[in-house]
Amino acid sequence: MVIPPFSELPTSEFDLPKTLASGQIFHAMPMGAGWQVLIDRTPLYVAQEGSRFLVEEGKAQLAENYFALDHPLPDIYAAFPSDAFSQAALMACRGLRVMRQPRWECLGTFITSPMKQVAHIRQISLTLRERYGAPVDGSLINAYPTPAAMAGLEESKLRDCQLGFRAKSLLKAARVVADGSIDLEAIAQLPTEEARKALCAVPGVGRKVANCVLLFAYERLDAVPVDVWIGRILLAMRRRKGSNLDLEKFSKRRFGLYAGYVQQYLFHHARTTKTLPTP
DNA sequence: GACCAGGTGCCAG
DNA sequence: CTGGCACATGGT
Repeated sequence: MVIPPFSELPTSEFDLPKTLASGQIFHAMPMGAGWQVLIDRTPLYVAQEGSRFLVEEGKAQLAENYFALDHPLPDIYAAFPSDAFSQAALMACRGLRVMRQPRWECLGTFITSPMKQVAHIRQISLTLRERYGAPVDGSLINAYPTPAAMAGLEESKLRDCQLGFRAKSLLKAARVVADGSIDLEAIAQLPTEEARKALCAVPGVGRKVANCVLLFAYERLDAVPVDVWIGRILLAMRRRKGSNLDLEKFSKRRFGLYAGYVQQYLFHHARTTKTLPTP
């Protein structure tokens, strides 16, 4: 294992380990004192020592974009709700950033996410890369398999990657993307409501997964995926019953333009501490 | 050996 | 619109 030369990239309000552990991307590999990540077919070595963000030489711009170092965290923090739990999440997760992911990788991995723990989504993702992704020079891991690479597989091959009942969805999704009936780039031009509708037309994608993809791959920072964790949190904050859609609307009213950011902090804090808001 | 995990699709009322 | 159920797998 060869750690490439790196240099410091000035940052403020950035916590690399928390960002990588927060259930956005699932492939980062520990390497030396840092991690290697793969952005499409470009490997990137990153590390953090104290407040020093170390980035592989010549890839500063790539890292800035991938980790969204341009997001205005001070503005986002100013918009955080003032209740105790939200403030505790903010303190605990300060520096966590909502990254900009490649679209198909994000869509594919979240199609494999229903009823799975974060650690297992990672295992599935790594197995798919190992078996069906293209090798990349200088990278510990392969690229995420292209839609075309998956589209030609038998469903049983995907089931063999521990996908369970999600294999059928992922295969169908790969096929509609590969044959062009869904255009992931064109979706980026749509307003959020229409983009969500287009994503929900992909097999295996419901409102929750669509919102994850909108937030993590389409920069819709107000998109709020309501999973079991966020559902419990929002129920406790709202203090009355409601559907996931009700809770999503509630969070957008309460959290505003950066509701997806707030949601990500609440999610990571609740999941890592196993605590919920107290009434 | 229950119980739960970043849900979705389908069907009945 | 809402509620109920099947769907696979691994960790606690």
